[in-house]
Amino acid sequence: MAQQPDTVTRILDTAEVLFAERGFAETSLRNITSKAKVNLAAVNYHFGSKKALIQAVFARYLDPFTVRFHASLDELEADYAGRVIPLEALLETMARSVLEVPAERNSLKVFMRLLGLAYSQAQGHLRRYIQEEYGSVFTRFTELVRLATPELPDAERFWRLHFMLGTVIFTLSGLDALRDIAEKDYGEHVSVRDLVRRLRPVVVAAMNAPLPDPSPVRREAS
Amino acid sequence: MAQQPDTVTRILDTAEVLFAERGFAETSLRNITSKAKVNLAAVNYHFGSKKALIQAVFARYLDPFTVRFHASLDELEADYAGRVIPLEALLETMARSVLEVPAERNSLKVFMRLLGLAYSQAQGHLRRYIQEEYGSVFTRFTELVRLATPELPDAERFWRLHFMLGTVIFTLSGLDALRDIAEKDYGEHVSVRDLVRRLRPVVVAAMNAPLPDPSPVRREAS
DNA sequence: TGTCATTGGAAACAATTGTTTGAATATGCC
DNA sequence: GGCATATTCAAACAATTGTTTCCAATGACA
Repeated sequence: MAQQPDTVTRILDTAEVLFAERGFAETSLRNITSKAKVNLAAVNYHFGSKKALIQAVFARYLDPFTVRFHASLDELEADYAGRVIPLEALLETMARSVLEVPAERNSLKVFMRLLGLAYSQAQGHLRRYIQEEYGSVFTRFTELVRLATPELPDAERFWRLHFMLGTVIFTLSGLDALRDIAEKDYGEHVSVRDLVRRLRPVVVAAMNAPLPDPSPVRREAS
Repeated sequence: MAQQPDTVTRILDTAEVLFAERGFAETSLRNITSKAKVNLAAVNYHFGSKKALIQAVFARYLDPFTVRFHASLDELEADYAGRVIPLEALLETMARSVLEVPAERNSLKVFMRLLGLAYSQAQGHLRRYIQEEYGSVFTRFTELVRLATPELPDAERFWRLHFMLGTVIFTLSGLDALRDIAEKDYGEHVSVRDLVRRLRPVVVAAMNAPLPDPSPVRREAS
């Protein structure tokens, strides 16, 4: 019989699933500890508080992600040896990095749900934590995107990147619900890789869309 | 001195703001009633339960929205008199309907935040309620989109519509945070209308993106 | 004016929350 | 073995939650 993982791991494994399913506020420590078969006090003993547990759940995904993503960007920059990295390659690399990390634990869905929650749930401490802890890798990425899309005004690129962030997080974090509808309506089962395949041309087209009409000039300015 | 709106209205006005700011579970009835200056029991008296209050908050936005959106689609169909309505016109109409409704209460932000929460928060009852109560108008809209984009496979259109739903909800519901960043980085203040202007070409380009590569064939199928 | 249904309000309810305590147990090290 | 440290455990804690109860105030209608 396989040995049970230690208490800390059991808590994290259970917590991430419950958090992803129902959100942070809706998941009680008793929920977690009873399902993980550990004592209630174990959470506060090992993590200190519920907040700290939430951050630890994120760290277990984001730490390996940032390491890999940085490494992949290093490779990419080496490959292109100073030349501009095309947008498609950047997006491809990001997608690969996102897909790789949770593959070890077979829980991309959880990963994406957590990202979605980090944005939508109140939990101000979480956004701050993520920004401070993992902001640098995103800064690096957006700078590379800037070089790849020199014709885009800075503000326009900023917004389009966030548009696409919304697309991806929204879709993948609500995947279960959407998959149910899609399966009912079109019969076909949709895998995550399938979805990423469908996302690629959409994201590229969105980033390369023509510029919007200039904002209308105020009346008083003639 | 202007007469205070009645209890029911005060509760709804306060609840929608607090819900939008912090989510449903994180907003207690005491939070709402104290800020609205009504008695705690008033919520259960007038609405029956917290769940019912949440649904009532949504109904106050979605009821007028569906009415207007149906009406706008009626006009549009009349204008085109049986001919196919182009995608741009459909998107334009939808955007206009969304913008019109909360303009009365000057709270598009709240409307969008609520929509975002409806998707991301657990609250299974909410999704079910919205689907049952307001599903028909979306069915009508997607059917018109189908006619406007005959070259798209059904599944592909389904997914792209949800991609764009994600873009819009994610962007507009996280608007405050994003606006802060954008203003800090680019100095310019961004209005909602500005954002809609920027969204238009992106959404159109995304819907018209080339089809993805066909999904790779499984090994055993030669 | 008196009656009755509606609304407002203070208090209490039972349940659940995150956290802490202090003793019991296990573990590692000399 | 024996000590010290680390972990587990049951119990209790104080705070907060949604909901209910019971009574007072209100206002419409006869």
